Amino acid sequence: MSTFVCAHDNDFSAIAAGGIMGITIKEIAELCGVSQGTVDRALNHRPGISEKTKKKILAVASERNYRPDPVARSLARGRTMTIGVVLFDLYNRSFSQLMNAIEMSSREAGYYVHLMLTNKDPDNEKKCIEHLIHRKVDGIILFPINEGPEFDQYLRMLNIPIVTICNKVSDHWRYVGIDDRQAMKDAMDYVCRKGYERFIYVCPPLAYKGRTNIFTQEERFAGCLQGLRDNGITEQPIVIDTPAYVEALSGIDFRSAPKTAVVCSCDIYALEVMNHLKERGLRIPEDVGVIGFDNIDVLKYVAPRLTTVEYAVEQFGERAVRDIVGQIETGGSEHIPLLPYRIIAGSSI
Amino acid sequence: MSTFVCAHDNDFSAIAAGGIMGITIKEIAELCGVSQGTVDRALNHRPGISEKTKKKILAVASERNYRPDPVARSLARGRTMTIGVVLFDLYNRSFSQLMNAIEMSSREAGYYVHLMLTNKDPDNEKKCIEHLIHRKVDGIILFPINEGPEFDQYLRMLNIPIVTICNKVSDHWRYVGIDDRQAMKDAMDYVCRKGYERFIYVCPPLAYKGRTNIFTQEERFAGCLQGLRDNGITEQPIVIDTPAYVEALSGIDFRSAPKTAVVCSCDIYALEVMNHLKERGLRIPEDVGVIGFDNIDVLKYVAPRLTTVEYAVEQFGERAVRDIVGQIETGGSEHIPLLPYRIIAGSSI
DNA sequence: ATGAAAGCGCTAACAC
DNA sequence: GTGTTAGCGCTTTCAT
Repeated sequence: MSTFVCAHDNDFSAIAAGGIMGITIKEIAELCGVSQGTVDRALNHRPGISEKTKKKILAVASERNYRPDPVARSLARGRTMTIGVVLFDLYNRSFSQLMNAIEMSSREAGYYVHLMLTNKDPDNEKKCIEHLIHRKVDGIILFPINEGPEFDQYLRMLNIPIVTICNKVSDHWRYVGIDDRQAMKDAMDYVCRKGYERFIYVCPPLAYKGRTNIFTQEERFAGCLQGLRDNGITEQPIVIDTPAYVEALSGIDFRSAPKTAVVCSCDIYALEVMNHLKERGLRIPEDVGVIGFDNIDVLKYVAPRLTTVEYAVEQFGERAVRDIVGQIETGGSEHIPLLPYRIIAGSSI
Repeated sequence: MSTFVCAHDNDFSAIAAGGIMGITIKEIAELCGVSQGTVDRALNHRPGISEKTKKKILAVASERNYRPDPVARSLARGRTMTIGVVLFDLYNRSFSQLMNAIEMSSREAGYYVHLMLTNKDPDNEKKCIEHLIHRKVDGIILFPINEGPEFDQYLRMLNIPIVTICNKVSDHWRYVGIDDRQAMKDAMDYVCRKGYERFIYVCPPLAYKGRTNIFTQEERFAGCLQGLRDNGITEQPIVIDTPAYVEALSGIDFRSAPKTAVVCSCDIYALEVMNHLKERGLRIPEDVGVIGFDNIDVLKYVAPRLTTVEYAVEQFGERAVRDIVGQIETGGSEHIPLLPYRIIAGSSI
């Protein structure tokens, strides 16, 4: 896998110098009076060639700015030096940062990135994956929205390196993420120390389970329940998991009720919730507390500062790329530890 | 360009049905007892084939779920059905939406997307472009950060369809965007109607001109000046175009000064400015007005509601894709009208 | 150590 | 109409 002009190579003067079309192996062979095979041996540092001819070939190649044709190489090798990335969209603030990190890390590793968006459609996710495989990407970084043993089986059948990110399919696949359950539990510990008595949990529809992969959401929810239990709260939280969560919230009284904490499974929800509460003239955190999750970067412009859980989503991208490249190149894959997180104490709860 | 199983085709049951490796033209030829050439004629609806054999071949192909190998096809055709996208990063809120739209539109048009991020490094931009060309993308959607006749010449030399977006290189290239100058002028008209007397303009370093493409920023600035002139303001605005604009702003007095409007060339700046002003205990808009540009989606969580200029960045993506596909497939390219925008009246000014 | 040749899967020019 | 053949540019096997 080492070419004299390898994919990591950053010399692109080829175009500036000799026009767009580069020189081919065949031409080098002619120039050097050797066969294509020999040129290949030199270029790819394969054994069975004398130092002398190798040097000569390398010199000519370098001088004429030879760069292997990726398409031809892909056809011959059956590999493309590309990584497929399947996300559901780029709207979520974290995803764009994630994608940014993936692109950067991939390029550093000599890979290109094919991005495909599923739009949260489970069938579309499969199509995207198959598209990528058909295009012969060498590996796939997948934020799965399908779930279950059936999907797990489906992925195995594909027989291609995969790393899952932000959502787990099964332990069979490497997973990049944080310990969402523990993180949410820690967050609840934090909230409970503040003396809240009533809890509302806002999250995406948990009933999607079975149809859509909501692993991370389940983990967070479980962490919430666990946290409450650990803190001696016996009453179950009010769970609002409808897309119309704002409307649902509007039916709830906060003034003449026990001090309430609205626990949101992600910051976007928390922001919407805060907007709603503010509209109602409720003071945060005096009348009602709010906590989010993700620490998206726009929080710094919002008052009051939202208390939330932070983790480095860029690291997700880096780890995912590192792992997928490992799988591709060495066939192996080390266990990926769950990444760190921490509570960001704002003033919203 | 029309294959019986074309790129627009959404049937991917190939994998589910017959395993990952599909059937090849050669195999179809054998199955049908014809030559590869004939199969090709059938598959690609080329003339010179009888209806009967064509039907038969198509039947077999469909039955065996034939799908042309993109890599092989790319090598033979010299085209890849991919579009390269060069942006500087995905951090700016608008860019991720832009990228989202580009991905969606491309797929609809049967193209894949290769994303490359330049990180605002002009040299890197060239490398990215050359990388993409070397990978034989069929066209490039470019948010240029280089500028000037030299770069223009460079792009011409590449001899590949290009559409510029958000930043203009020269009239030689199709450009997708709004009339930033007029938009900012309109915004100034709006501001001036509110009776402001002193103006501060906050934007990225205008001195980058010459090194970096700041076309859009220049347009906005020009629009600002024009707007002030048109409204009878003779005094020049205070221009703050240092990356340390917040610090620069901190040295300016607002209470005992004529009523001031801080005009920001983009929303992110405006948000930072508002944060700063709030920290100083200044009331917006009573003590000082602020206006932004872009209408990024997070504004709705920020109080007071920022007055800004809105445009549909998704449309940018769609238009860019439509144009680049046009250039690729028909060689032609229609003039792209500047896209619409409008002032969003918030309560920050 | 080097060359020759086949092959990756599809396309396209030319012959019958 | 259909078959044949020669690529596209690189890799790889098998002789020499």
